[in-house]
Amino acid sequence: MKIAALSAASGLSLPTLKFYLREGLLHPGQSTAVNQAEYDQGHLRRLRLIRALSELGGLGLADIRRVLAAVDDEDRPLHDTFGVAQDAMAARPHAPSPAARAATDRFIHRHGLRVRPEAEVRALLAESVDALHDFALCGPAHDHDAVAAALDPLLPETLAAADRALASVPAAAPRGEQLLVTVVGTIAWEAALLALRRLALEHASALRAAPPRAG
Amino acid sequence: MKIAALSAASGLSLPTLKFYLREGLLHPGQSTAVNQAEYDQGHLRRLRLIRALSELGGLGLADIRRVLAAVDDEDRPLHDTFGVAQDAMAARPHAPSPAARAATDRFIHRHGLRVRPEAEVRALLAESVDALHDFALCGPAHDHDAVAAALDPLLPETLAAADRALASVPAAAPRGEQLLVTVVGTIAWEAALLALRRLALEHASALRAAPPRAG
DNA sequence: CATTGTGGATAGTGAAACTATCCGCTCTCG
DNA sequence: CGAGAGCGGATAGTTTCACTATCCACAATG
Repeated sequence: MKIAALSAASGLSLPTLKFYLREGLLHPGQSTAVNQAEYDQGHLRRLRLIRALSELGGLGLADIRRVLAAVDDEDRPLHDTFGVAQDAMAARPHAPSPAARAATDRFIHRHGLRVRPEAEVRALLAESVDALHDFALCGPAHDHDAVAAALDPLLPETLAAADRALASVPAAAPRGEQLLVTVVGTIAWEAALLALRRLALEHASALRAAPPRAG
Repeated sequence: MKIAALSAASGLSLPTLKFYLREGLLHPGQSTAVNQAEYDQGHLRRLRLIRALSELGGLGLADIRRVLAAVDDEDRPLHDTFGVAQDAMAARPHAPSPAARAATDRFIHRHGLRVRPEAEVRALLAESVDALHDFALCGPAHDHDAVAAALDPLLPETLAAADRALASVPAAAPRGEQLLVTVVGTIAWEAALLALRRLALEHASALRAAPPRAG
């Protein structure tokens, strides 16, 4: 497969492919001459991964590069790599309030969750706790801990779902395959759950606005 | 409150406030002279809303403007406004495959969900169905409908949760308040649920990597 | 052997979200 | 009352991001 074929197969413009090659997001093809190279299914898979991270996950190219680097590092243990990928996926200019951050950390500790102290996801959760608190979305006159506590009833089912998700990854599959399933699975399922939730909200809102006539 | 005070209270730089005023995201203050104006708590609330939409929801200023316009249009029915806000929140360069789109539409019809035919959320869901399908994340050899069907068991609880969320909005509250709760609530809860899910994934991954010693 | 395609390099583009200056006026404080 | 800080309004500049366009010398192909 030459670059034009890769472009056609991936749906990405030829200049974009060259750009990704330059940036190191896509590894060079197998050289057949000084100015000719051959691309394969691996390149196509890589491109689908990049697009999924970009479009579905909303990641910038810099963060995508970090995810790819972690995925490519064969010596890295699986869990470790997943952590790096998670951090890259959460990378944003976070600025949760110290109070929200502390409440979040207490929430994690209280439930005995094994989450790295430096994991970005802590800031991610703290940010939303801040918003729920600031807009009094968990009822009025609550502190950050009370807001975090509102998440308590959701945790068991969320933990069970996460465990099921990881259990569905075939343990015998090669490392790259397992990572792809966990990393892309994370963002694809997230996107699906979000969309489902919004669907449900629109439906519920429609019902309230104009209830179906009984009978 | 003069603009410098508004800047201090909101944490946004003075040039940024001027920029928002220019862009019409923030309504002008009450003029007290040709070059003096007074700002109030309403401006502060508006700024918090803008920042929540931007940082938490990841919306661009153009989409934020659409949300604000819908919220500001007092004559618009509540459900209608929520639809506009939802569409703005989902606005991205979507390009789901026709197959995924069709499967999504069938999913919605099959469950009798009242979702506008033109609602952006359909494309949102279709996109994730595409990804789940492309990466065979619902098991191999399935078509788009089978992938969508994997969401079936999640729907009842999601619908119930959406109904609870809307039920928690005080019906007696003024329109602006109700909208704030639904719009900000939508994105803040989304962010919280996502973070919770990632927390659970990291925890589950850690358990698999190094199970706690029994005893 | 002419056309088309290719890898590699360099430079340019357009959108997005601010940021910096300037100006003439006004409020405030000594 | 007068100086200086602060203000609104306007114009222009900056940075980052993710591409996109050109150019080149050379290979592949009909």
